[in-house]
Amino acid sequence: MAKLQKSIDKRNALVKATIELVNNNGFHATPMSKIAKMANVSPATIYLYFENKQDLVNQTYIDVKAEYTNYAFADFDPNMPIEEGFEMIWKRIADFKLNECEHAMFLAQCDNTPMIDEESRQEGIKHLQPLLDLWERGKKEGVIKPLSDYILYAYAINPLSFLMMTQKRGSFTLDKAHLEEAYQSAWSSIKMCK
Amino acid sequence: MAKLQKSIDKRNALVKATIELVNNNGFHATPMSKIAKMANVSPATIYLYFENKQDLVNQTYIDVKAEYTNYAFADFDPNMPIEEGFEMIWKRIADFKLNECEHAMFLAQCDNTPMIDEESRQEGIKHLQPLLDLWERGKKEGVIKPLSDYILYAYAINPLSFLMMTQKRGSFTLDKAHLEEAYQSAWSSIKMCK
Amino acid sequence: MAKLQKSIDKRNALVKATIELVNNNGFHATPMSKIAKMANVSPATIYLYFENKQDLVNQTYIDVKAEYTNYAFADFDPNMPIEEGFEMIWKRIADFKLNECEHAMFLAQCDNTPMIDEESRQEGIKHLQPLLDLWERGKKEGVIKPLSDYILYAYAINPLSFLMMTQKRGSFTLDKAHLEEAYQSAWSSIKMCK
Amino acid sequence: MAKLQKSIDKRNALVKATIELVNNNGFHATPMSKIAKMANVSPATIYLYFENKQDLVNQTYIDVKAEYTNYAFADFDPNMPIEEGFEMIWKRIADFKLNECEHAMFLAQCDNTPMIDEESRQEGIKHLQPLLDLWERGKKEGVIKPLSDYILYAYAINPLSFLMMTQKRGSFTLDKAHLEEAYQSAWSSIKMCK
DNA sequence: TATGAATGAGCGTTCATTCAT
DNA sequence: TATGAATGAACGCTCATTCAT
Repeated sequence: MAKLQKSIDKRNALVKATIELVNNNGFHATPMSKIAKMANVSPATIYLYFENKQDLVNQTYIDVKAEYTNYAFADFDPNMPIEEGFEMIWKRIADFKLNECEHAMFLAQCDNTPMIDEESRQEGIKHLQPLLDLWERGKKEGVIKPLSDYILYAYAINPLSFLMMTQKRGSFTLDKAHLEEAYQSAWSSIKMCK
Repeated sequence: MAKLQKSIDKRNALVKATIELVNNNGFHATPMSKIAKMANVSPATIYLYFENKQDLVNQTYIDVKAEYTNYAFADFDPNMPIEEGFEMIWKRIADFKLNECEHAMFLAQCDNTPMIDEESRQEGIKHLQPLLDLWERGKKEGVIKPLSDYILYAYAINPLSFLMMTQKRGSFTLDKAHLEEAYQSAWSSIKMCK
Repeated sequence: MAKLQKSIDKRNALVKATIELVNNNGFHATPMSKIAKMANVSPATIYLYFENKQDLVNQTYIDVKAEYTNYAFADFDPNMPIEEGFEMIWKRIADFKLNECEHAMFLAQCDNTPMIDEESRQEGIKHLQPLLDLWERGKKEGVIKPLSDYILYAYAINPLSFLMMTQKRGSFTLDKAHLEEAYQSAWSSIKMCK
Repeated sequence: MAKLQKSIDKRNALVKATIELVNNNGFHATPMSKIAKMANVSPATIYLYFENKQDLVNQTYIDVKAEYTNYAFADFDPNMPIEEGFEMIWKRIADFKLNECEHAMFLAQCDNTPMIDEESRQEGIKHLQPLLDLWERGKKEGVIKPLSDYILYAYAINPLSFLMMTQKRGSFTLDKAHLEEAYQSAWSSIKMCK
C-alpha cells in the first residue's frame, strides 16, 4: 500500500475513534491515549496528524460537517422547484441524521457545547449555502414564509436533531410513517399559508 | 439568619456557580475547586452537599429543569382551550429560553451531551406532563395533529432551543416580531390543517 | 508541631531535594516526581508551594544565594580596615564554598546555565553590596586597584568557585595551606601595588 | 565535492547547531529534532554520526575544547621566556573567550554542569599541557609562585570565563584597557613577588 | 548514506476527592 | 458544619531513538 494512503488511513482512524469516544464520553472525558488505542497507533502519533487535542476535535468537526452537507446536497439541483428541492434536501438530511446517527450525534454535541473553536464552527456553517439559496428563492416566489433563515432552520431542519437524539436514547423509533409526518410538519412550518 | 437558611444558600451558590462555569467551559473543563471558589466555599464543603461531581451536576440539572417547567406552567390552567393553553405555555417557554438564557443553555448542553445520568434525565422529563396532557386533549378534540409527542415536541418546542443558542452566539437577535413569527411556525407545524 | 512549621518544613525539604538532584543530574534531568519523592511528598504538593518547576528552581536559587551572602557577611563590620575586612569576607566565602559545597555547586550551575530567570538572577546579585562598598572605600583610600567591580570579583572571588568545583570532582583537595596561598593570590590581584 | 567532505560538513553542522542550541536553552531543553532541523538533516541522520545525544554533546565538547587550546597555543613557543609566554597564551585565551564567545560559553556550561561524561572532560583537559609545562618551568626559575596548577589556573585563567559570562549577559563590556588591567591582575596573582 | 514516520517511556501539571482539625 | 492542605491517578504532550524504505 502506498505510504500516502497509509497516512490517510491513520488520520481517518483517528477521526473515527474521536467521534465514537466523544459521543460516548464527551470531549474532556476522552483521553488522547484512548483515542490512540482505538485507532491502533501510539499516543505520540496523533501529534503527527494534529497539533493538539483541540485541533483534532476541530478537524473532526469540520470533516463530519462536510460529510453531512455533501450528503444533504448530493442529488440536489439548484433549479428544482422549491418544494421538490426542499423535500429532497430534507429527506437526505433526515437519512443522514437517522442512519449516520453517530456522526449526527457528534455534530449535535459540538453545536451545543463550548467544545469547538468559533473559527471551526464558522467554517462548518458555510456549506449550508445551497439551502439558504433555495429559501431565498422560495421567499421571492412567495412559496416560503419571509422569515429569517435562523427561524426557518430552527423549524425545518433542527427538529431532526432532536428526533435523532431521542431515537438514539432508545425512547422512540422513527419509522417511515413518522418520517413522512415529520416532513409534513417541517414543510407546514415554513411554507406560505394559502 | 437561621442555620438551615445558610446551608440552603450555600447549596444554591454551588448550583449557580456550576451553571455558569459549565456553560462557559463545559463539564469536564470545570474543576470542583473553581466551583468552590465562585461559591465562596472550600472544595471540601461541596462534598457536604453533594456526593461527588456527577451528583452535583445531576442535581443542578434537575433543579434547573424544575425551574424551567415551573416557569412554563405558572399561569397555565388545564381547562383552557387548546390553542390558548398552547400559546400560553409556548410563550412562557420562549420567555424562559430567551431571558433565562444561562439556564436554558445549561439544559441544552446537558441534553446534547453524555454528561447527565440517564436517571436524572428521566427525572427531568416528568415535569413536562401538563404539556403532554394538553396535546392529548388536543388530539382528541381534533385540534392537534395525531403525532407522537416526540415529534410534537421536536417541532413545537425544541426550535426555541436552537434560536436561543443562535442568539447567545450573537449571530442573531430575536425581537417581538420574530417571536410572533416563530410562534406561528410552531403552531402551524402541529395544528390540524383544516 | 504547629501547622505553619510543618508547611515551612515541607517547603524546605523541597528546596533541599531540588539542590541535591539538580546538582547531580542538572535541571532538566531532574523530574518533579523525583523531587517530590526525595522530599517525601506527593508531586501535586509541590504545586502548593511553588507555581511550577521554573518557580521552584528560581526560589531555590534565591534562597541559596541569600544563605551564601548572609554567611559571607556574618561577622563583617563596614568600618573595618580594608584589608582586614576583605580577608574576613574572603575567608567566609571560602568556608562556604568549600564546606557548603552542595550549595555552592548549585549556585555555580545556575550562574553558568540558562536555567534561572533573569529576574531571579538580579534578585540574587543585590546582596553582594557590602563587598562592593568595601571595594569602593578601598579604591578611595588607594588600597585597592581602581578596577571595575566585575574585574575585582573575577579575580578576588570567582576563583574560589573554580577551586570548589575542582575539589568536588575529586581531582584535588584544598587544605589550610592551599587556602592561605589562594587568599594571597586573591589579594595580590586586587591590592594596589606599592 | 567529495562524499567524505559532505559527511564532514554534516557532522560539523550538527556540532555547530548543538553549540548554539545548548547555549540558549541548556542541554536537556535542546531536542535532537531541533538540532537536526538547524543542521538541515533528518533526526535519524544524527545517529549515523553519533551514538546518541550524550555522545553528540561529548564530542561537541571535545571539539570545542580542542579548538580552544589550539587557538591558545597557536603562536606559542615552549622556549619563550616565562612572562612573555604567559602573556601570549593569556591574551590568546582572552581573545578566544571574548570573541568566540559562543564557544566559550558552551565550555563554561559544560564545565559547571553534570552534562559531560567524566571521560570526555578528562580528554578535554589534556590539551592544556603546554601551559602547565610553562608554569612548571616558571616555578623552577623562581618566576612563578610555587602553587598547585589548579590554583594557578583558578587565578590566572579562570577569571576570564567569569568576565566573558558577564559581558555576554550585557552587564559590562571589556575594552582594551580593561583587558590590560585584567592581564595585570592575572599576572600579579601568580608571579613571584620580589 | 539518508530519511521521515512512528513510538514507548516519561515529563510537568491538574484535579476530584479525602482527612485532620 | 466547614475547612485548606494533601494526594494518587491520570491527563496532554514531548522526545530520544528506531525502522522500513
